[in-house]
Amino acid sequence: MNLAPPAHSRRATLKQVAQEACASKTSVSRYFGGAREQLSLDLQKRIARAASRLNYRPNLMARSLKGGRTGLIGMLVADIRNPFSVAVMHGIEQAAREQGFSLMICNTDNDSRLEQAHIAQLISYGIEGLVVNASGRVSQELAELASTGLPMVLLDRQLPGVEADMVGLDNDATIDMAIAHLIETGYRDILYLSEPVNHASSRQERLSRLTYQLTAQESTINGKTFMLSMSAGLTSLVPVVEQFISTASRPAILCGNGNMTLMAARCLKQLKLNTGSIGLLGIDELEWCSLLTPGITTLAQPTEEIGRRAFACLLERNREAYVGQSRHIRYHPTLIKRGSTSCPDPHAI
Amino acid sequence: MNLAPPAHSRRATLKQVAQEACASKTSVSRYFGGAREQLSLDLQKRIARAASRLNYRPNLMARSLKGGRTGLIGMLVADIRNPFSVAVMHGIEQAAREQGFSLMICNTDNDSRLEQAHIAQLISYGIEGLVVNASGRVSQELAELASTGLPMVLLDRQLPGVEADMVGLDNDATIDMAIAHLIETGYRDILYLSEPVNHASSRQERLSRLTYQLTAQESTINGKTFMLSMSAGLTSLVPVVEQFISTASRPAILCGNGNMTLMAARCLKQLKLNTGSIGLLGIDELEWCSLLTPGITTLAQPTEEIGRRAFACLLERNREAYVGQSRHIRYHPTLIKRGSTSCPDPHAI
DNA sequence: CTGAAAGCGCTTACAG
DNA sequence: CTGAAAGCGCTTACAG
Repeated sequence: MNLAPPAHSRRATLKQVAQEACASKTSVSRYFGGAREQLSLDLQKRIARAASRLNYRPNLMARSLKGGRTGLIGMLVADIRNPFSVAVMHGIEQAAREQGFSLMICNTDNDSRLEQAHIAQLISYGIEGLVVNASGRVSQELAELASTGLPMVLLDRQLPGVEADMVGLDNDATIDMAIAHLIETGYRDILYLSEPVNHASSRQERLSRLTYQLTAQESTINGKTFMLSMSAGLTSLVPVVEQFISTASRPAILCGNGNMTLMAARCLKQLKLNTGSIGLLGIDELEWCSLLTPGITTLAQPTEEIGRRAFACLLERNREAYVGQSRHIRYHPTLIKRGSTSCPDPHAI
Repeated sequence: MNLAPPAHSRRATLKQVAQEACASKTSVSRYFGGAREQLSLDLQKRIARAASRLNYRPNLMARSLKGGRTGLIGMLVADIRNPFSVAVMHGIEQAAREQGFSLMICNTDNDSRLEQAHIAQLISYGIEGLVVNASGRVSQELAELASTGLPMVLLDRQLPGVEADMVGLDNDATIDMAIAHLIETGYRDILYLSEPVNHASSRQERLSRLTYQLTAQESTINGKTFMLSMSAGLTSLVPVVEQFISTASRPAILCGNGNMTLMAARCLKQLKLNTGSIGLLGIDELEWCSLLTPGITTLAQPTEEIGRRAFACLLERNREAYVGQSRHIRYHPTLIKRGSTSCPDPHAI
């Protein structure tokens, strides 16, 4: 297993550059470490030449060992194939790059054992901050990690008792916007689809607010909720929707996230129901929402912005040894109106 | 800028564990370095206790500095928001994890300057291999890198004169399958949509094969090709399709990749054309292809498998100091038949 | 402006 | 079975 270092690792070292340039290691270190100005022009020139002759690149691993800073940010993603996560990741990556940080992305595939393993790994590499888009239940490990002072920010869900910032959607406002839009466009019976709440605070918040609104506006609207796990699939959803439609007069389906929108769209297609007559409104914008006939109305999250903000939080904690309260930063979604909420079933009016 | 190491970096060190366990650094190193068996049971127990008391995790940065191996694999992704790339990435990540490697993912956003920067960064971290899903033109930098012996594998495109493996689709077979399916289902006029070929060998290969087939089968089919850049957008595509439809008797659009399928679907929708009467066949399977009415027929790539194979190539080169010819590994796609290729325009028959 | 020396957290001959 | 010592490629007081 232990092989000789492969050919490609024969990278030039600082020491070699120093020799080649007839300079000290200290000077070469200064040249590449951002203290170039305090070197004489002649020295600078010699080092520059030697370095380019040897094609020298500082070894960041070694640098971080002594300097303490690794320039590495870790990110735990519950499902790397989820477009929402990827969009947020893109925002984080851009912000990180602008500040000279690199992202180590770890996909946990919603498996908490994998999550554990990845956390251990990230710590071992000396990450300076961690963005967590956790799978359902957040591990104990994560709570302990936060308590060591590692800058940490949670995406889309809180973690009670953990010293970490949270960046996500304003779930109350989102549900309110959804309900208001459905009422305004004439729908009166609402079926709310959510993935099982488990320990996901965002799902919990959306569900609570929905329940609250159904009660508060019970003179205007009727509502039901259904928890659908992705593994249960379409077959468990179909009868629920059939039942719902049969008793509702002006029905609309409200989807708690992109996965639910996908399931709902599949369901309506399978049942050959006319989207629009049956309203459909999804939280999260997806590439294909505009492609279906009619388009699907969505509440789009500002994904890039959420990502950038998450990184900014990390940076503040990193720089200022931030010790204040955990912050909760919540964004409002944007309503994108399309055909799926344009006309309640005429038969029913 | 240079701060004291933050609290979270006060991780226990090997030295501390050694002291706590009344053992030598060597023994502790052996314990965590996989030579645990050669330690007496008593020593093992003492070290285990001390380590868990101090919550010790080896510093992988330091380990790699001395040992030469970092356990890091780099991946350059042209567009992290492309579902195809993400699916392949997922395959790579799984394979890498199984072998104890971690993935550093860098998104280049199709920007070759960013690509340069990321390459420099990855090298600095001492990656042991690199998977490249390059933006259009592959930089000189990459060619030099491969020549240093760094294990490298190219995704979906070749790079002439570069010592690297390539894993991707069998483009000839793919085009042949597409054409055969279109003919079989009754279409006779084909519009081939591709992103600009630039330096992307896969696009080049698909286009060449298509041209070849159009000639070889000219007694049966007619064909046209159109290069559409994503930045040009729908407005430049619409007139092309209108023109194509107006002169064709049994028309079908063949899309060179997922982006083109998206554009074509948008175009047909905008023109209110009946998909199916106008055939539509896309290379690359997308989540929403089954959702449209009628579904869109696709040629699906075995994305996970491509990813896993790419990592396997890296590993072989890493282990065996592989010096043979660059290998080109090509997979066949799977045809997923749907409504979009089910009935040529009846008016025309 | 410049450099010799100590040290970051680890591994690995080498010696016992 | 166990450990003292040298060294991986860097940075950083400290001294000149």
